[in-house]
Amino acid sequence: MNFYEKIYEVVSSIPKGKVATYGQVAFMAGNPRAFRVVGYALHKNPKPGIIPCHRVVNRDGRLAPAFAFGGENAQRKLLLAEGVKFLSNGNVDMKNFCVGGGKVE
DNA sequence: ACCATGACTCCAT
DNA sequence: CATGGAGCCATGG
Repeated sequence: MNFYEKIYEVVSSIPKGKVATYGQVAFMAGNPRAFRVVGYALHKNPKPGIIPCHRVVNRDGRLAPAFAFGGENAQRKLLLAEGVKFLSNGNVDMKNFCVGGGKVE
């Protein structure tokens, strides 16, 4: 579906060293309420290696509970490699790494 | 077209 | 603060 394509495109468009929430991706995809579909699309991940799913986190900036790359640990490592820092609680530093600076526009 | 599912999110308890 | 239930959207059977 074009929607999925859009999602992949948006996710692939996430700048390195930054992360985006499902809601953010959904919004950029054209449907601010399709965050569910975003997760669904990424879950299927028809284009492994092309879609940096590790840059997509939930609203809390926390990693997906069922990450498929090898565990949340792997995602954390990937993000750290991108330059993304994590908080003591294990959440991504959305305030400085979430697309848009984590500000609600 | 309807029902069921899902890496989500929000509200209530 | 943690858990549970309901809402919303697109896809698949």
